[in-house]
Amino acid sequence: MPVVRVAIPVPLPQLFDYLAEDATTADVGRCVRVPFGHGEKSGLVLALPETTKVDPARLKPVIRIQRDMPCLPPDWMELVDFTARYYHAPPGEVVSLALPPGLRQANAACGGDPDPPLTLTDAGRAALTERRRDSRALALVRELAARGEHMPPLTRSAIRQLAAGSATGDALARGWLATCAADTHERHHTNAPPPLTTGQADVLAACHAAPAGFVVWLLAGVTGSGKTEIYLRLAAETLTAGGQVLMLVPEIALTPQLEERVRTRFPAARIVSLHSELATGARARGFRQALDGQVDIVLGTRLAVFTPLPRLGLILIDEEHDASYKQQEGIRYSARDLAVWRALQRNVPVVLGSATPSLESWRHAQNGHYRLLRLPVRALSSALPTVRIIDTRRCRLDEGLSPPLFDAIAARLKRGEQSLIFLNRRGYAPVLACPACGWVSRCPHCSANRVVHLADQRLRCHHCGADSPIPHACPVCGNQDVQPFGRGTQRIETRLTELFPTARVLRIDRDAARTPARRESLLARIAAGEADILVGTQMMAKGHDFPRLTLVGVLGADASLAAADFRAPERLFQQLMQVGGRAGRAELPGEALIQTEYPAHPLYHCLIRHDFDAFARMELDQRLAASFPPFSRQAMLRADAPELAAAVDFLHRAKDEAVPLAASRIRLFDPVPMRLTRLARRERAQLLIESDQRAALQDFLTRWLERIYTLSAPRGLRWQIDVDPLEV
DNA sequence: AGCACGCCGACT
DNA sequence: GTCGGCGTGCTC
Repeated sequence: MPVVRVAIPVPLPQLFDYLAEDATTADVGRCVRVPFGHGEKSGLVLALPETTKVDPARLKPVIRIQRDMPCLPPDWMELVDFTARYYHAPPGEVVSLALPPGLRQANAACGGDPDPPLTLTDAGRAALTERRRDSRALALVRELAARGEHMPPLTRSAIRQLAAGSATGDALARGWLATCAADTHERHHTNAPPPLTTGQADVLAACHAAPAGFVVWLLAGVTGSGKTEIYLRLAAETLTAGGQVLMLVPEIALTPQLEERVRTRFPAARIVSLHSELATGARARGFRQALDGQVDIVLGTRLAVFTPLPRLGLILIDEEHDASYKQQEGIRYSARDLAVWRALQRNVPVVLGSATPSLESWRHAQNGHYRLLRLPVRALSSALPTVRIIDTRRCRLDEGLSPPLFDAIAARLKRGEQSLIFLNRRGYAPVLACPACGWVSRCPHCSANRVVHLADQRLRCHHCGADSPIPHACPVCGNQDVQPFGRGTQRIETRLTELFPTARVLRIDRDAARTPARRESLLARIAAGEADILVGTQMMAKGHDFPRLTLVGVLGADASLAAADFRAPERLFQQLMQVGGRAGRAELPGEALIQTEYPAHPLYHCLIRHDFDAFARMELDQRLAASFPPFSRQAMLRADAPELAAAVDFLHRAKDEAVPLAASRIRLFDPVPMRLTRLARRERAQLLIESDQRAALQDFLTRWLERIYTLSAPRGLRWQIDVDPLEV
């Protein structure tokens, strides 16, 4: 009887064989329901092996093979297999990561055109001439009729974006609109693109000059240089050739704007956006439609890298340096790196875009593995912002604000321009402390302080979320004079409203923009010019154009320089370039003021000159000297348990297993507690492994993990491996 | 991960 | 006497 080899979502490295009477090779890539342990589970058939090592008496029959769904294609299975091997993750867990939850349950999501083109029906046209009460639906029909008959039909999503678009469903229900068969060539209808700058034209010419097939382009373009236009032009060419485009963006919050821009350019293309905030139904539907080849463009966050795309022709990775491409829990994959692998596998080009490429990608471009494309000039003829460094040791600060920054804000107010004060610290103050006895607002569950949130009168841990009311007296000695120390965005916001009483101050951080709707309304208010001074964190740094914003002030930049992580300067440089890039994007020249206690730090010299190359050279020299990535490869074994000793002990035993396996190419470090040792009541420790050769490291990890699985772990201990860790 | 089996302490 | 603590082992 045939045997199927199944990946089951359990944290075990092996696959499981089952008997399946009627199984054929056509069932490879299908979901199955199988008995497992004492219950049942859903899995995926990975192969039909000729032989099995399992005692035939122990083989159980499958319960059901899900045949209503098309098979996952071989290239998708290879991607899953590669992910499992490269990240040393259990194959079943990779499947459950890559496959939307609904599909794994083996209840097939229906296919069908996700975004059909719609046209006016005769009934719709008749409704216009009939005497009837005006309605939203009728207004929509009028709007469509006004477009003229000879335009290509719009897709449902494009119609929804019209003024009366919300009545699309209504008009469909009344029979005024109906789906129509779209010609394939209409799918590629592209709205008139804006003219190219010479820089953009050069970049496109370079792309065209390259032979078809796999190539990694590293598109290094300063903020505002028009990288998105390059993406859209290349996408248009791929669509015309009948290919599918996979476009990855770092954050969910950035997808709606980009999605709108893509839809406007390609009104007839079938676009699916995939991210983790999507309801499971919508995610499964998008996945299924992509699998059926009914999608032209997939736009999404890192998990979208697992979308099956039978006609894949181009992969675009925006802001390739962004840390959110690396999953930071569970299977710690890098969507950017998997995307490059996928491009190689499918022999298609991939574009990695960034103003500040990761040093890994930059190094690849330097040694010719990637091809460098540059957009050195801003598209809208505006110059890059002037960067000034303010030495905070030499001036008196008012709640963290230096006199030059104060003057600069005042000048913007006078001119009716906007300022942004950037501070990567939410809340009012990072800690509440008692000067009398030294009590500080520690989090009971983490090795961190709880942050003072004055607005809602709470002390809150930003790591685990634990919160309590702000005490009015010291809980230890009863001293009435407990004080907030340090500054967060709320405190800066408060001080700015005092210093500039006529200014409209708006704070944008995760607290102020908790829901997408609130976030959108804040952004709309800024765009409408309803704010003079913005106070914001990280989330302000990305992707928004505010034409009247001409000043960016950065507070507390040094905090990240003090961090021990060798990537800290890289992250700081990227962040400062990005936030500085917010200033002066239209006709108004921009200025960035950076307050620091280390004005002589070479990082700032590079920043003043917008000299990424010099910064990268300097950083890479240091990495080479210390043989850090990209000059070496790393992996991290992490363990967490209720007791630190248990985690450290496990890592010591793991290291003991490693020593006889480690060749001279492998460097094993000692287990150490993690920087944030205690997190949400769990104590964490880690063990770093390094090698100059990727293959040697991979080989070592394979043999080592085999032995780690045999190690007995005490109850409550969890461990995981992180290949190419971002934080060490 | 789940889940059962199994062997020792304080309770109706 | 047993309910339940979690150590250990297994899942085709």
